[in-house]
Amino acid sequence: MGRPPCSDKVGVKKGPWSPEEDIMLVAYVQENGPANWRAVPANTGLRRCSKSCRLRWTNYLRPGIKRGTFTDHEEKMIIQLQALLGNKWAAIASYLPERTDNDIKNYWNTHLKKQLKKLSSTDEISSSNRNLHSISRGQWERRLQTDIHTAKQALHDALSINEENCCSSSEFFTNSNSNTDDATPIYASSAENIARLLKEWVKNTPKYEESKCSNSSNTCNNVGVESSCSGEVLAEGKTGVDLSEPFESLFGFEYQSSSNSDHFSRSTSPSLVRVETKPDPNGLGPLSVLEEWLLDDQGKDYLEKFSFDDGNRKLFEI
DNA sequence: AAGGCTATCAACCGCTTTTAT
DNA sequence: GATAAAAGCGGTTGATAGCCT
Repeated sequence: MGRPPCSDKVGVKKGPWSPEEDIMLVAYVQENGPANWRAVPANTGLRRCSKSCRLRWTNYLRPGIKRGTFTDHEEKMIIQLQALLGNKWAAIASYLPERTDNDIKNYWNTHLKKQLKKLSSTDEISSSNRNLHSISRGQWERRLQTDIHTAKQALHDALSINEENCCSSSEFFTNSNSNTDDATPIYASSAENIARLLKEWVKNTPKYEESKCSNSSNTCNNVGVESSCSGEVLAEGKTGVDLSEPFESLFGFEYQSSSNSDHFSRSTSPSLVRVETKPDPNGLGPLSVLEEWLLDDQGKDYLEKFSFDDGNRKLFEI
């Protein structure tokens, strides 16, 4: 057994991904679906290990990813889910379909953990924590029930919001009215993800932008899907490699995926299992999972962290 | 202006779990 | 059932942007 090597270390590129690499990867996934990652470096010419390719797709390029500031609601969800599930980032991410586990983990480590630390240092929280150790079993059980109820309520709220936004599992990638011409993806498509990355990349490399605009007859105000630069210019990389073909096909692919979300999410994307396993807003799946957790070994383990001293009528953490 | 410090986040590492043969 | 490979996952690192002195 043992851990298989990610790839031969010799010649494998590490570090940040370039737009060219992103486009090559997306073009490959378009062609073959997000599976068989081992074949990706060989078939695309990418000098990346398969694992790196999978991660890049999962965390940045796959459709459905939202970037940027976390909303208050998302923040609240993360805090409550973290309290309930611990550092199970993948599980937490399953309740926030637009966010990746990596994103949530980073956000927790850089923002929320500090915020909570601050809060927990206040008198109110501290005294609350102290009291936890001197309450009766009945009080503690009621408090636990309240906490669970609060967490469940938060999940319900979140799912209700999804429902209002017509985001059932079958409509994950499009608005409900997908028959109309203006059916737009709710979440960012791969093309949008790449456009965003390109924007950031170009912004950070002014020479590139300058040279491209001067070489092109187009007026180039910005770079991205909505820019006035041609796709050809847009798709050319820093190294001058012509990537227009994959880029064009990339957009063709996205339109297809948008207009036929079921086909994309169910048939051509085996690795989007995580997307498919997002909570069904119309069902009770997620809460069942939580309930299962509370009843299974993990939940029991959590509860067993505490013991009740009948003699002193005190609850204490083991 | 320069250097140091901090915050952020993309990417990697390595372990565990799942799947395929 | 045993084994190898792939995928999943959480922790950690490193680059860098921004702030402060």
